[in-house]
Amino acid sequence: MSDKKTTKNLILDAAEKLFAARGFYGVSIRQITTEASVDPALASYHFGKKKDIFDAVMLRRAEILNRERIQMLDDCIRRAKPNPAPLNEIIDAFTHALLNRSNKGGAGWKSYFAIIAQINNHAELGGEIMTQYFDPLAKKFLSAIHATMPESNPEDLYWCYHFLSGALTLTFSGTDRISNLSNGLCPASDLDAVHERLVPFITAGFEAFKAKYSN
Amino acid sequence: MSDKKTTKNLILDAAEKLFAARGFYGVSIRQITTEASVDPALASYHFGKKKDIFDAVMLRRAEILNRERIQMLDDCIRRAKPNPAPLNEIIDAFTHALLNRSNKGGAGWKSYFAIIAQINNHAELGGEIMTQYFDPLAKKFLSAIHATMPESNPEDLYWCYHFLSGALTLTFSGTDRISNLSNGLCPASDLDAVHERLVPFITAGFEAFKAKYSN
DNA sequence: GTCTATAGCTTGATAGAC
DNA sequence: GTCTATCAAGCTATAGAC
Repeated sequence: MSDKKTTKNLILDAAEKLFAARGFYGVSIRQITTEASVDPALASYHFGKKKDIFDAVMLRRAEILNRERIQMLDDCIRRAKPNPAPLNEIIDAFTHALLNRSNKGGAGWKSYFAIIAQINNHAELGGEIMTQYFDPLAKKFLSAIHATMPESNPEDLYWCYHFLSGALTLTFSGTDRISNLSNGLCPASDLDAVHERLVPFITAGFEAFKAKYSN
Repeated sequence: MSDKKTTKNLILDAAEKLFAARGFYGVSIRQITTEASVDPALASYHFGKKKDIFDAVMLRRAEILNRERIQMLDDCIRRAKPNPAPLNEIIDAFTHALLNRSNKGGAGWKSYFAIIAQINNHAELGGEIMTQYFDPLAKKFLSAIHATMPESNPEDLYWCYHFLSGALTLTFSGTDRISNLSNGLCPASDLDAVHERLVPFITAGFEAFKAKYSN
């Protein structure tokens, strides 16, 4: 995202980094502008309120991601025609762009996903922002999943999606808990290891509900 | 936790409620003492720094929970002897006390779990606090899981545990995203619905790695 | 677009009377 | 244990010169 080092981008980059580390309320405008080596007044000039900086940080990468993810979903649906897309490919389309960017996209992307992880689990900020940016996409994926598991209870599928969302976002959080817990065997930063395991884990979880409520 | 309405407890109850809603940095000491209808100076007198209030909030329920969860784990291990405990019972022992308290324990417990969800996904607070309070227990559960899936790759099991942790804590977060997404079909507050589905979902996820790396 | 200066407020924390 | 009073520091946000 370091396209051009305009003042706006310098502020957004600094804000992204600091919000990721300490959360929305843990960062002041002055810390952001200091980190960006920019005058404090410029934050208000370019963005307005602090919340507007936060929204701008969220927005600039959301569009890129959503485009990639919808593309992957459409591709796997097209490949499978006239059958429904296989479940594991749908899950992969949902997660691939995220894990890949977090892994190889550079520090800015890593910070971005750490913020996503925080707000997804935050009572106040979570509902509003995630709904705004990611719900349309979530609905597309859920309808693809329903198409490939038509006999399943929709309620089950929503909850499974919820578990997927939680497992995925914790992976982005940037906490080293899994590293400590495994005595270094599983570094939290090893997103290739996650990628390899998340898709089969989640796919198997969904499949446990293939026809559970037919009895 | 409203054992006795001492000043200390009033402060802890208020802090718990506010931290759950807005996070550690989103709440001031004065907001806490106002909510508690108590003089601002008493927070310092009883606890010291703001972080000490937070630690006290975390600590008072952690012990109760961990005792219950270890008890359930030991019970299901004993019942299964001389065989290893079944996987689904281990997962249930891990999650039951949490979901049950969150569901039926009252507003204080609900707030407590919302805080857990936040810090579990928070880069700065997450590693330290979760490690401190919950890692010994996590290790006990992982070793029980390993005993029932001895042929599995330990790395796989750690990552599966990580996915479990994410799915579980998002459930506690108190965001209404799943309610909105499902047009009210799945209220986020319906923890019975979660309980029913989380255990089979996670169990199936783990079982996908029963012998994956034998090929 | 950028900077200085500042208004007006809230913060965490404490000293000292009761 | 509780309260009043207060400090120094930091905060958001803006007005106005350049």
